[in-house]
Amino acid sequence: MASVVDRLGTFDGVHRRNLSKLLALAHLEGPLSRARLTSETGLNRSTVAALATELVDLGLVEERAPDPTKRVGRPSPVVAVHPGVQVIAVNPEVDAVTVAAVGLNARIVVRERLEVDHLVTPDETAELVAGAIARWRRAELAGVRLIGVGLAVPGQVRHSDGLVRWAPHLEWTDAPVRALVEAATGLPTQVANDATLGARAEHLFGAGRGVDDLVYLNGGASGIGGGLVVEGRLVGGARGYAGEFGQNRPGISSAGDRRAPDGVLEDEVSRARLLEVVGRASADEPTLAGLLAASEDPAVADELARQQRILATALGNAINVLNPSLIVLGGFLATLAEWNPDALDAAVAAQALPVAAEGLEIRVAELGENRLLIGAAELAFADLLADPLAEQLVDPLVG
Amino acid sequence: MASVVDRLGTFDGVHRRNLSKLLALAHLEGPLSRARLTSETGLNRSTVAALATELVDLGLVEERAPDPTKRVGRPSPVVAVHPGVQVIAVNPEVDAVTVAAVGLNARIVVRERLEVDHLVTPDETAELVAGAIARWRRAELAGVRLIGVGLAVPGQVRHSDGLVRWAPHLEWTDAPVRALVEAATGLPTQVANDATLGARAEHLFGAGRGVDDLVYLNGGASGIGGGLVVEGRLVGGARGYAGEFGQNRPGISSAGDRRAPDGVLEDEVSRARLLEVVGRASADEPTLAGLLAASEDPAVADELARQQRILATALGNAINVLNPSLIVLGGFLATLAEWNPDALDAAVAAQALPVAAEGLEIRVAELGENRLLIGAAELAFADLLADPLAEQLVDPLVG
DNA sequence: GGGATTTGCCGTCAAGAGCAACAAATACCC
DNA sequence: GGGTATTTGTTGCTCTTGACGGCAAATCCC
Repeated sequence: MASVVDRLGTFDGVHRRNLSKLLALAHLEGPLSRARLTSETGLNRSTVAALATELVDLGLVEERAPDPTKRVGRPSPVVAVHPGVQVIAVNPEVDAVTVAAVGLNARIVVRERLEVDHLVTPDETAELVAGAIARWRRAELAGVRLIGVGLAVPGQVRHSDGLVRWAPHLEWTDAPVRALVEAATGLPTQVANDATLGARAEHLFGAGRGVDDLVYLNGGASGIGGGLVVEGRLVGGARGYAGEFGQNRPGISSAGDRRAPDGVLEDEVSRARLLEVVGRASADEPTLAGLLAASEDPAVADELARQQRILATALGNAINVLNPSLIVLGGFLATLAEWNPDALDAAVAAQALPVAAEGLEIRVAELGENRLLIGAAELAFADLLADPLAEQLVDPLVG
Repeated sequence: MASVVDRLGTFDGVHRRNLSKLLALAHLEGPLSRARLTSETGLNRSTVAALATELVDLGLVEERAPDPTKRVGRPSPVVAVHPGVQVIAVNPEVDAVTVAAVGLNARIVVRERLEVDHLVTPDETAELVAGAIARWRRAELAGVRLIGVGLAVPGQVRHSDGLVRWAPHLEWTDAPVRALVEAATGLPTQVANDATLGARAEHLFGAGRGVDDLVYLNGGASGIGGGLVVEGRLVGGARGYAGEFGQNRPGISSAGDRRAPDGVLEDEVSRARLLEVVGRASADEPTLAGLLAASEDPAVADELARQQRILATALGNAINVLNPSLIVLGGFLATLAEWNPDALDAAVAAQALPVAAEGLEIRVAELGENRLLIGAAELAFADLLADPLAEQLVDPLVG
């Protein structure tokens, strides 16, 4: 695969990079005028015009009549991504596989939650995805150009080949998910960890928009995962396993704060313990947040404060090492943070090196239940966005 | 011919990038043939020829007669960086300021340790540097082209303006070191944290050569600092404070392992505690290593094992989050690791997520006492290497 | 010494971004 | 409502600079 980077030295590489820049802008910022594209890219008017028409010819963007604006001067046509360019986003969970078609405009076109009454296997997942595509092809996706498939898997995924090394709750071990889905769908497929993709989504479209250095932590029923963005780039690490905050061991200064013998973050800061303290077997996130906020039981406040303290230490460690400008918390960690934001801020400030915490913001994730699908779609779009010309070689036709 | 094209094609700097690539190769790999440059860059023969002669004209590289090789075919001239292109590297410490001139070939040309009998101030540092340059100008540096100054400061340095926010041992607070040194020397100056620059040096020329994802930790007399390289790039974070591992709080599972009330890594894993356990007030690193290795006192082994355990947890946390392929340990952490590498490996493997630790290597830093100077020099060379043409606007005074 | 091989050198080509002049479309002022 | 200013698309041209190909040079091997 000839990546753009390989050819950066050539003019061809420049051209491709410019195409990529334009497409990415239209993708991330939504429809924008050609005039804004020129100022945003720093390229010449005529260059942008040529590039835009090239993208139109490639079927990747559309040019519309200018939006009515109140400004002087000739109105500039609006460039928007082509709505027919889409990917399939997949999120297998213990009780269901969610499949969606997502447009290049990051909008979800179709979304279906396919419930299963047993633990889904990798093969079943591939079949479910292929089945959904086949069904949608006859209606919602008629005439749509599918670029690829992206999967958000709750487990550790090897970046190089999309092998799911271990997904404890799905009970998948060394599952060749990428190959299976590619075989079943005929579409180029990418697989990654769900929390990492959540970080990607929040970075591009959520609470982390425009922030170049951030840490994202998500609290799920099964544990804590996350991702990091450094200099605007999502960090995968050597093999793609980066972001596993849940298995970290943060310092616990007071012995009374320790609950789990091993002191792993996700055993100490856990949704199950919150449910337990309010005496519920299960609850969705808003319900849990409501219960926690309404409770006057001191044990509830104690537990929340304890979890905040430990989370603060884990965050402090990350802040010292990465010096991010933003921390985004999702899932029950958002609930935990919002229960008493000031206390969390103070605890983090106390646990991190003062200069590293300067100007740091802690925010709650913005994207809702579609976060993982958006992230998975982004993964599937990545190649196209990086090099809009490369995709033309592949013929993405599926019955 | 081939005079510098001042009319910089407002083009996307393909040309500049290619010049940069060539110069960086010559800088990092040492002298290499033009033929190797072509294969390494993927550029055309004629293109490389043009670029190389341009770099020669810029006075940045030299072309020599071909090295005698035993291979068939016309021999290719050797391209080597110009020995007269140098920077000044500076490392202020509590009892001395080390100043050196470092060539673009990463060789140290002159090096002087300027002892001081009191805590050196930022102003004094600038004066000492300027004085050294003035002295050297008359001999070692006659005719040398100085590109800039790089400082490795043991403290937290704000990336944007080179302000030393806090250097506890030097007792500097908000010291405008960059401005002071620039004023005193007339040379463009860069400042960064010493451990971060150590990471840079080890990454480019030491134990981390060719590794794209690594974590570097250095144990000094005063604490533990470090740096991280992600996708081949040194991570600074939002403001440049990244890498402060020493202030992290790792989990300490056994209460008996805790020594410091606050549980900060550098209070638990500390050179002072090692010196104490062998009953010495001070010792240089080889001496300390010898004493530790020779001791049969069980208390020594206990302390070493304890520090290894805690270090392993801190490393495990970093591994889970960053999934590096290499960890480089310097200073007394190297001593600690080498005392029993297998035990450390095992402890790290036990503390990190198995997949994240797969294929992980733990190595000892390779560069010796010149590490910080090399790193500081690299910092000073960075702008030139990134864009060899930009530097031409500045006329660095000579003689 | 001849053939093979590799590489430098030079002239030519061409991709593609920049540029400038002109035209078009709007707002604003009178 | 018409003239002017302003912004931006369009078009044809220039120019930089990397690629290409033929030829010469320098080496090794037989």
